[in-house]
Amino acid sequence: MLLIKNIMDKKEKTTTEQLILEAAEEEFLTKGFDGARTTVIAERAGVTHAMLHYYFRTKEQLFERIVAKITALVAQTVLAAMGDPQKPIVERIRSGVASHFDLVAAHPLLPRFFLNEVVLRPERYNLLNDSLKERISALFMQLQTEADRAAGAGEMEAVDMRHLFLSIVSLNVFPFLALPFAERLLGDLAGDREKFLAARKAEAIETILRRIQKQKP
Amino acid sequence: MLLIKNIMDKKEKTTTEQLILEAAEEEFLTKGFDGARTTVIAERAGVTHAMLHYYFRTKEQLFERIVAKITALVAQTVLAAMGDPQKPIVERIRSGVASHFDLVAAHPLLPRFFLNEVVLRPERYNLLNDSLKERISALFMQLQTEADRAAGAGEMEAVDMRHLFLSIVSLNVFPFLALPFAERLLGDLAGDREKFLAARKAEAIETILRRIQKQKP
DNA sequence: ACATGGTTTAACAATATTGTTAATACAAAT
DNA sequence: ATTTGTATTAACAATATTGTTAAACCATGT
Repeated sequence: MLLIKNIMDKKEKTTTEQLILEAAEEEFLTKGFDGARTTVIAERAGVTHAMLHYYFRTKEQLFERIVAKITALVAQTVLAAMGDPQKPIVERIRSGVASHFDLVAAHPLLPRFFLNEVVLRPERYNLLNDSLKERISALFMQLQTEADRAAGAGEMEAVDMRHLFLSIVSLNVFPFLALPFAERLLGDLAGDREKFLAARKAEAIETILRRIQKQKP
Repeated sequence: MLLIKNIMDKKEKTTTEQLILEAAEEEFLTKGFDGARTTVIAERAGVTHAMLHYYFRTKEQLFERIVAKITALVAQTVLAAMGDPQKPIVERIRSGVASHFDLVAAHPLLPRFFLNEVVLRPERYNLLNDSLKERISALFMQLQTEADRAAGAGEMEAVDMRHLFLSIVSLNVFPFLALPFAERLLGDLAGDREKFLAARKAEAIETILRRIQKQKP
């Protein structure tokens, strides 16, 4: 019976195919496409490297499976940076910075992978079709309108939301890219990882809030 | 006569060795160590790939020549971000942000290369010896003291200079990492590259200055 | 002219890396 | 029990990539 077989598959597949995918994610995430070796991935998965080709045919196809997963996660963090649409704009920005930071902190290897493997191969991974571009554009327009209204009402300073967005992502993402370096450069700063991350999060929030704060003069 | 020969060398060496170095810089900078191919480098330089090995023995040795150059440039931008020690602290920070941005803008490929090839290979490129670490630490301590004094005098808000420094670098560097992506995501924002860069520079300066601005209430 | 020494070439060697295939094991269905 | 199809293995193939070498080249100094 087919149903039974499928159920079996779903239970059993926790083995080879999954093992390869997990090993591949680890390897690709840390070493990139060029640096990763299919033989190493197979070793880490504890299977012969012929298995890898049996399940995924080529290195590229295996890689694309990983790219798809990572891309979905990145999209999540981007959306997070836009904040909760329910709240008023200033609070929306504050919550956006905070939750975006948390998401990046939960996946610190993502940024580098995404930058190297997706951003720099626009021809291969063109995940920005026109309809998506339009939706994003509309989203920014909506944000901008709301911000302009709030600025008119004296609730915040007038800002270009696209630049603000880029600043948020910069402040939240770059420290994770630089972390291995910063930890050696500023030993005590990063001495306690927990403390350092909490401080960075607070710093990003404070910096962005001050950026949109209405000037008193 | 040896002197004459050396002079000749310096004139002639604009050929093969230099050609290889230039091609290697281009390849390593855009593709990284793993992605670069010595054969391609040789082709680009217009020499046989045996020449590459003749002058640099191995791919690694050639690579290290490039790393040395890039590292020096990165050190420059880091120093630039510290601003002109002559000026008062607030102006020092403003000029630091500006000149750091300009340096990064002049070498937009550096950040990714440095992150991938140097930051992530601490064992191979340990360019942070203890004496350098101490000097940097002292530099930050000095900056902090000056900032604390200015804060006490009501000239600026009290801040952790190391965090401020990291924010400056984040705001200035990340946009260049994300540029290829941002250009497709926010077409009109990056429509005119010149305008976009000018706006980013102004945005970074404004953001940092507001961060250190004394609150009125 | 000749010797010297750095430069260049072309062909080769060695290895790494990806991908293929034929034979086999194994589990499920009929 | 036989068939069927997937999973697995081991050995091989093909190519890419780095690195080596012997011989030729060429400018310079003697």
